[in-house]
Amino acid sequence: MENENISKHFIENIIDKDLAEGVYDTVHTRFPPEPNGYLHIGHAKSILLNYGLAKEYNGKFNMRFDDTNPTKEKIEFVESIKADIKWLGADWEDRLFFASNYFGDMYEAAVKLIKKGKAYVCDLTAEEIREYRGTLTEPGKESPYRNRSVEENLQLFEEMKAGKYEDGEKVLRAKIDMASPNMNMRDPVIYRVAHMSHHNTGDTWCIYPMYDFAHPIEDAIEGITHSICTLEFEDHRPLYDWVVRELEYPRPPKQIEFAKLYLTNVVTGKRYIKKLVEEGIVDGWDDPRLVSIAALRRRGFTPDSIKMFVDLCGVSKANSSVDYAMLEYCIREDLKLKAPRLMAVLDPVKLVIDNYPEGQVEYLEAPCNMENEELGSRQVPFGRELYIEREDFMIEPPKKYKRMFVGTEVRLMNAYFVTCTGYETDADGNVTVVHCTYDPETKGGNAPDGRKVKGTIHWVECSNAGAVTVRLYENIVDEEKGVYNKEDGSLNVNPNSLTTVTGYVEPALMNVKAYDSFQFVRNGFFCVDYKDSKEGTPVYNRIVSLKSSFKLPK
RNA sequence: AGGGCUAUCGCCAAACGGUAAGGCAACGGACUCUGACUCCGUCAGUUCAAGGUUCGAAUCCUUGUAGCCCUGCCA
Repeated sequence: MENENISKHFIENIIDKDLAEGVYDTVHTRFPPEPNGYLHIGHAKSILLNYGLAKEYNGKFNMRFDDTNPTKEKIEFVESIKADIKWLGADWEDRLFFASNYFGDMYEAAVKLIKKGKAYVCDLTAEEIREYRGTLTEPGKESPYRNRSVEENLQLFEEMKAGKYEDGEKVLRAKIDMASPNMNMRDPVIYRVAHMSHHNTGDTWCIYPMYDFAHPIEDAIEGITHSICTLEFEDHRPLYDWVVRELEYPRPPKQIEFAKLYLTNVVTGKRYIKKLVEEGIVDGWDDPRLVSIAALRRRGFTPDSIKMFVDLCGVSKANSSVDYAMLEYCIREDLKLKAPRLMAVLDPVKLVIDNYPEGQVEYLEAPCNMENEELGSRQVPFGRELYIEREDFMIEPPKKYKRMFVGTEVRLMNAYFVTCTGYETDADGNVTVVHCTYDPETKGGNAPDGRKVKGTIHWVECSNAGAVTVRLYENIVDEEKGVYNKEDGSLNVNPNSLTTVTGYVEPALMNVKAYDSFQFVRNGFFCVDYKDSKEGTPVYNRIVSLKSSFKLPK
């Protein structure tokens, strides 16, 4: 899986330098989600980056839930996040942590700051704090409570912890600089009162630390060396550094920021996904058109393909949007040799071989993947009546058309050469049946006299064909209108983003399990849907279509 | 008295003062029991712009321009 072509990114350069200069003698990373939702492909980048770095440098990777705000978090999300990360293959071994398990340490840390005169209890209301903070262009002014004595602060903070105050009545603030051009340094709130039950600590606490105070402590406690996060935290780094410095941690962790991953033609905004789900436009948060980890898994993407994708995207500090075609390339590349290549007809028209004995069915051996013998072979039934793809026959073929039209010979894949002799149409002129004759000498797909055919088409024998539901997907974003309609707040989705058809498949495609992946010859890669498939009646999701350099004229 | 970050091909992205990697996409051609795959070939006379320093600049300096982030008791 490792691709030597991929050059080092700036984070690796920083780590190399740190190691060379002895700033750290090991590498320890972490993935710290808040359990307030499901993971998507953007998180996959962060997970695989952190895990990959730890592996690369023989270091360690921690899993940590950043659960410092009980108002937003749920235990269900903890389980789904763990499952998604495991599926991706990032192994935290025995290092699964919860920020909430450090609440005691954080409380002690706050007391330490108070004793150093670096933190104070503030009675200002939320609105007042906002007013005192100033604006982007004007400095803030100091809180009237800023110069309380250490003793008073200690007592007040103790009382906050003891539950003496209502939510919002008092907060603990870091004493830094109300005139800083960086808003985060204008005496940020580091502890708030919230009388609320926490999913992990229950009612033990009624005060909870803020992210900016808690996160550096979590990292320091776990011995994290490189704390990797996204760009919007860049302005928080001075505060991160302030916290670890004032708390006097030896070898404090270092925060490094990188740009989030954006993908074209998909919905990435949490707000919009939520709306799509709530309005029933998509089938839940794992709808195969979305890019949550669960949706990608359900659609049939493999962990390897996602790993390849994030590797190919690279890591930088430039905001960018990666072409969805890159993800498609990765799954094609990954499944190319792994998935059996079997025959399925999604838009059928009947082909009758007039010189083939009526009622006869023979079984032909066909390799499952020409390029990978390890996948073995299977027996495919063949008979007088077959289904072929509607686009594989034309009454009036355009130039360079290599498939069936009257008078020409083509190969039925893995079977015989057939010569098209005629066709039938309905009252509207639509082709209903195509007729041909076969050459028994060409069994297996080769002519003893060495003659060649221009084209090869796939087929399914009618009497043994299985009918399956096949879902075809296109980009969910409406290319012309975009996703969001600013006029009335509605959401646009590409009306063709989901098409459901009934496909005829060879018997081997009927007895399959959820998550089995196949290449349907010329139709793309498909995966059995874990949710909607039932015993003996699979539902297939198209993961990705094949590239095509031949377009049928309209 | 605003601050921080970013800018290299249609899309990602290397290059760390020594003469613009690579991948995706696209386009030619060869091959083919999938019009796929594979293979060969093409694809930045110059790095947001303008000046400057230097033997030499995408890299350093100056001045602009554009985009993103920051005024939660969210993370």
